[in-house]
Amino acid sequence: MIQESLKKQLITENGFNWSCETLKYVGGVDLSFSKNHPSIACASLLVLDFQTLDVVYEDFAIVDLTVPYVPGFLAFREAPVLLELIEKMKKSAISSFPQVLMVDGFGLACHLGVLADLPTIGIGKSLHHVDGLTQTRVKQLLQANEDSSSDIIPLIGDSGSTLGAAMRSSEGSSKPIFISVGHRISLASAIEIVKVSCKYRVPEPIRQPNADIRSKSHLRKHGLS
DNA sequence: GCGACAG
DNA sequence: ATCTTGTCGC
Repeated sequence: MIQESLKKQLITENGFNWSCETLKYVGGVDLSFSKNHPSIACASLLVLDFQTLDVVYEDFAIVDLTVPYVPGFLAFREAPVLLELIEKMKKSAISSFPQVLMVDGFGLACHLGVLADLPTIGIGKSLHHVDGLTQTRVKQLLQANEDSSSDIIPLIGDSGSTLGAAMRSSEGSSKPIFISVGHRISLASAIEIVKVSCKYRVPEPIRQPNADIRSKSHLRKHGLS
């Protein structure tokens, strides 16, 4: 199976020579779907200056997706076009090529990280039910941890492995975000980077593409939308 | 009681 | 993904 083959190549420890202090460019990828035509999407890759959270690079691609969305197999639908955008930027030798990439979805982050050979962090706005993880279980853990110092709890599956962490990025928010172990990065480092890049609930590298594409497609709603 | 499940 | 509902801030 392709997923198992890729899993063997997954590295869950830091494989980079920079630290949070020297991290300069953090990327984000996302797909935004057309309301009218469900198979048409705008894929985006953008890069933020980690210190200022300003967007320093952006690229888009309009695609017609033929692979359907199947829970657990998101990467087969979304990874190809995202990989294209990454390769294109890499080929262009643009100086702001990201040192780490944020990706929507747990498995997609791992999948894309291995294929692009890039450190990736998975960001989830909702929980992917896998390995015995449930919404209620996470809620209970966060509830129990409410008085404690940390707003971050590890997500440990039935298999005993740590798949990521749930983090309440805004005070009092009942909806946490989910940070997954990606590729070539440790969960601890991933959490640090996400914390710093959170202006709102969703970290900027993931939030910005949505806002940007919105305006872009709104601007060109005459042609495609 | 129904439906649960990244995007 | 998108939609809906609820809460809060403008």
